Amino acid sequence: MRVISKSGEYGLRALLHMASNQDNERFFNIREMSDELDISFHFLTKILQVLTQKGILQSYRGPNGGVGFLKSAEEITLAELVRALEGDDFFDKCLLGLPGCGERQPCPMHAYWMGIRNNLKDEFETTSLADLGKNTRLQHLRLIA
Amino acid sequence: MRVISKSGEYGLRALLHMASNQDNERFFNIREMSDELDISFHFLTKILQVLTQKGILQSYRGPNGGVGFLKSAEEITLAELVRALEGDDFFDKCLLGLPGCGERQPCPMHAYWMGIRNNLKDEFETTSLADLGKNTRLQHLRLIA
DNA sequence: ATATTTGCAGACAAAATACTCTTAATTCTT
DNA sequence: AAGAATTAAGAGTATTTTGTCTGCAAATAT
Ligand code: SF4
Ligand code: SF4
Repeated sequence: MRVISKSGEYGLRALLHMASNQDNERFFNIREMSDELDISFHFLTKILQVLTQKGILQSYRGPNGGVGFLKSAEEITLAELVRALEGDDFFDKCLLGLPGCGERQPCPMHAYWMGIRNNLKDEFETTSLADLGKNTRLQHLRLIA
Repeated sequence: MRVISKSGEYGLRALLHMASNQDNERFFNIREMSDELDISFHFLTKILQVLTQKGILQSYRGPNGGVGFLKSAEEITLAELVRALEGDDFFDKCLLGLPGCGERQPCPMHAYWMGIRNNLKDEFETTSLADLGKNTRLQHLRLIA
């Protein structure tokens, strides 16, 4: 079950790492994060670039540069992150993956899927990045072999 | 959002089609289904082969051959179909896609994901193929351009 | 028996996704 | 001003998923 693509996963892990280690205003060095989280540096860089372009992060080049939040983790919803990482239509697409259909001519699964989808959407909309971090004391975002 | 892979989607659409058109014991011709549902014949064939191998369908070769159910649509759960189509570990994997972690060293999202996952699993376990068909009168499994 | 219809199996091709590398632009340090 | 550190951008490669093709095996019909 790949609700979230690999790159989306990496993005979320990085953001969660940042939210968990937020010792004030500092920028997070991407190289350090990629080492820490065992993600390819260049790949992570590209993913975070997108988040910067979408206005979720800000970036700074040069020595001690890095990426940082623009809003506080409390103000960032999981839904907006997922939309940024996976595409704006994330919650609009059929969960089955079928394009272009809806209420007008629903397939036998439609009512069923809509229920599941709306639940998921509601949960994502009402969950902040900060909320996610509260669920555990461990900041275990690395892979566990 | 690709909860279910393309091939899984094709498999489900075919099964739903079969469940909806079950005029007694007959076998469904794969070519007819692939035409009807706009799925590549060979690809669909391969997907249904797997379902046959996993004991969800039975097949018959030769003239008027095809594939058919072994159990009634009421007895087939969505969960077992998804497990057959997407892999037995479908409900065990991290929704995020991370391998090999669990309660022992949960990441900040763990509790959150487990809740969503268990809900989904429960729904899938208690929903039969027949239930899915009941959700609408239209048997609209084709793409809607 | 032989030919026809069907599913089975595996090799092959194309497309999407994931990952790597090289170069440029920006900021800091001295 | 020069050089080092760091992200940005985009080309290039690898892997996975999706889809196609070709021939074989089983069942039927004549
Ligand atoms: S009608 Fe069926 S295929 Fe279309 S959006 Fe609804 S669930 Fe998806
Ligand atoms: S700890 Fe995090 S990464 Fe691991 S299974 Fe739970 S949610 Fe997934």
